[in-house]
Amino acid sequence: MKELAAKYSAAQVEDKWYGWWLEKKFFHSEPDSREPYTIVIPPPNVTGILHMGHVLNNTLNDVLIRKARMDGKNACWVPGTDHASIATESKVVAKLKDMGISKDSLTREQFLEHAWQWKEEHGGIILEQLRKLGCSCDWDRTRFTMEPALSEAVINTFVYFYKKGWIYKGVRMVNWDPEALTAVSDDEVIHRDTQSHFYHLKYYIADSEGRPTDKYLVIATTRPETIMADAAICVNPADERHHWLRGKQVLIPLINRAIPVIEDDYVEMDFGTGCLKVTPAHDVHDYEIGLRHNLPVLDIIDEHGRLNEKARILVGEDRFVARKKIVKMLEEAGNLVKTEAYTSPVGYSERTNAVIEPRLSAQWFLKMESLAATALETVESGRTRFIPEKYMNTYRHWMENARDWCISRQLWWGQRIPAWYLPDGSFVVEANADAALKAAQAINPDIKAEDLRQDEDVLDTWFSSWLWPISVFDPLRPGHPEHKPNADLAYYYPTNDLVTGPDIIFFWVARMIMAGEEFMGREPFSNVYFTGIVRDKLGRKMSKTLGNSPDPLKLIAEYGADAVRIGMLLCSSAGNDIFYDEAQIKQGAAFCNKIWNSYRLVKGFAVGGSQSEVARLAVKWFESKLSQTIAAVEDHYRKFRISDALMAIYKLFWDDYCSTYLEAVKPAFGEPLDADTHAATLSFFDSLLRLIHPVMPFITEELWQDIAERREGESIMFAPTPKAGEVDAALLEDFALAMETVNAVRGVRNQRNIAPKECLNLLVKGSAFPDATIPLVEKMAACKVEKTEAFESAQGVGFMVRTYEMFVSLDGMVNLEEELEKAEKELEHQLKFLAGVRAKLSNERFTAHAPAAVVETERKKEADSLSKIESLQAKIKALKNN
RNA sequence: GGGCGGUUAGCUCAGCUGGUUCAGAGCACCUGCCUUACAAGCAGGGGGUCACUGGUUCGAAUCCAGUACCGCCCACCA
Repeated sequence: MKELAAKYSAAQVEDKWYGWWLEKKFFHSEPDSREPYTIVIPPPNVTGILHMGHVLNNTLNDVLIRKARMDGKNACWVPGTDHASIATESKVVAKLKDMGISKDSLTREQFLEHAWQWKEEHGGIILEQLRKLGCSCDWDRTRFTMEPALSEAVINTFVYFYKKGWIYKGVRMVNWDPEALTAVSDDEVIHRDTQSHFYHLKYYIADSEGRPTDKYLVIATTRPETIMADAAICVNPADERHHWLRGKQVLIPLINRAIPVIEDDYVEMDFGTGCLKVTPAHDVHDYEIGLRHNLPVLDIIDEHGRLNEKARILVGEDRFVARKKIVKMLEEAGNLVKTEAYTSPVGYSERTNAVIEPRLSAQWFLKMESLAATALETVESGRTRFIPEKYMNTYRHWMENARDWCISRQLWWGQRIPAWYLPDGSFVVEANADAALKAAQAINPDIKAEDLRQDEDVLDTWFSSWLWPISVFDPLRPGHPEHKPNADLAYYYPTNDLVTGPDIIFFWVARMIMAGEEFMGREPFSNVYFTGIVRDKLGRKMSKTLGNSPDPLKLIAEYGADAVRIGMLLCSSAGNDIFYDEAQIKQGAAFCNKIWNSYRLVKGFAVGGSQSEVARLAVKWFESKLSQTIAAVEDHYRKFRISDALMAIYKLFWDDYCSTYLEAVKPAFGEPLDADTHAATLSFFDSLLRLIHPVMPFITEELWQDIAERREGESIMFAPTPKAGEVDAALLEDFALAMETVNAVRGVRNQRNIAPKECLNLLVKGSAFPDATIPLVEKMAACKVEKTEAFESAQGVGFMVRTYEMFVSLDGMVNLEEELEKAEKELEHQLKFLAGVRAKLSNERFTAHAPAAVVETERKKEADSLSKIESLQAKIKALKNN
């Protein structure tokens, strides 16, 4: 780099270095004697594209991994993608639909061919995008949850749990998504309060022949379209209002099917009419009542959410259309007593937003009780730590109430359930068809391969991603506890940190802990850092429909990846939602430019001459300041306060290094800088670059390569994190006092519009003012300092810096009236302050109870205040005499 | 309905086990500067009854209780 441009342009720099890092395989990790530091990426959906949430998450991951690498650890960040069963399948279905092909018309094999093709075309785009962001993933280790080895791991796991007796198949009421045509787990259902209606319907009592009488009862329902599936009317046995109904049969309106009146505690007497229609096929609670009372189950809604022929009326109508129509029919038939507006929680599918239909079907479940108990202990014992800690409560609550996990999905894209059915309907569970055949033949020797039929369902995506921290290293291990972990797994597991959103704490985090404990006997990661959700600056969630989600790649193209990374981190204090504002990224870009330009200055220094006192002081001061900040930054990192770490570095660079240090050592125009200071200045710059590198990898590599001769293949990526040295607290104190003085003088200058070049005379009263800092004050404030015991003339501006009275002489430029007024105001304030302190000190209970140190500071306050008052009074007197 | 968390400057947030002259930071804002690294900059400045009400204490932004509002999680009274 010969000439440095006045402005930093990120685009070329970033591509250049990323390409070089890749070429040198700097991101690749193999087990060795160093301490490992491991992160597995939260695998994005294979067909996903980068959004701001990914940017935040992966920036944090990259900061952690780069930091660890510079700390001398063997850093390994395993990237990869998730096959995302429902999401991907629905995308493929949509694409086929565009092509005029319906999924129904395809065989499973044909469909999967399309799906794989789609995956080949669109898969992994997001991984390419992560490179633009600067992520230092070990790309050679890229994994996909549905690649053969990982799929095998999933199947083995299923077989393992089945043989352990923890996986069972059962007919249960599940959450059915009529759009995706699959069951979804409880966690994939979002309940939202929804406006609907409460329909009060008359059910006439039947006589002994089953004919309607003129007596009736009234039930209240939100789902009148399901009345044809009613199996009973239920009342609370304690409800005397309904005792007359005991033993009676009532007739379902419109179809006049007779059903019994039963009694069950479940019914709330004071809700609705106290009469509940029981529809076992279409409501979870009703199903349970049905089981208790042995009621028949009549399923009148098909997989698409339409009424089937068992409904007898409105056959083929969608459930919501049917609802409208049947209300009208009921009204006409005189069964509708009244309609009330009613708001109740309704379950929606997280994926398709379709209203979930409780549906009875055969599904596979994994028992959660033992797994959840173990996983709870992992976190409670602190072996896995949650940051922020508040998520422990949520976690505990869920773990203590975990219900069995519905792991089957009625989809094709995913790992197919390894259960094979015999012609008699029984089944065997084995890892593959051959083993299944053997197992089947053990039951019935006549069975041939073609007699076996594999289960049509696939497994929930999370049933594969919960193995991720294990399977990315050694896919053989899950399901085979006897398999000795391979070298990678033994070395990299458990991983160190996991960065993810709190929205998948149950889906993924909890289950990884379960799998980790089950298959490895220990936690999969030490820390889980939960980020917030990225929102726009109005606080709205980013979404496609709102169009408030910027394209990260455009931002990177415009501002540079470093700027985007900084921008995201600046607004992301741990555990809070992130309010994204492009202004933050602009701030990041400004910071890049600041670094760039400071380097132009540093690089441009000519070397020569001897070290000035100011320079010597500044060098010593910055050494301490740097050490102090490094210690603070390390502490922030330990606590995962990444934005605080960044801010500390930001201020160190901008305020301390640029505004203070460089201004202090900067020689007069045309003069050289002495060799010692020059060396120190470069060395500081080098330390600063290393400190910032994890956050801003590109610009730091660019400048680090230029600041000194580097060996072939040497990168800042492996340069050690600067270590904190000694901190000279007294020096920092003195320097701070000096800079406050400078600040005050500059203030005087500013107020009176005195040119920066014009040298002022500064009188400082008090011999204790540190002499060593005087040259600094003189240079930085462009003044001549004189220590004195008393001020003779009042021609100028007086002020206090801490306990020092100071005075800038300004002949003829001062309004004495104003000065007097100011001094009197200050005196008044000081007197009040003193009174407060004295009130405290004269309070015996205070002096008796408060620790000595606290009392001591109060005494100091009193003394300081007294001396200030004395000075002020003298000043006022002088002003008045003038 | 149950649980958890929050309320500090215009905005986003720090403020650890009560006590350094404690009310802070960044951004935004105001004033003055094209000063020979940087106007994506430099120098300076204003701004808050720490949600409200009580309590504990010599002393409360900090601890306790209640109130109001906000957010999140869990939960299908049909």
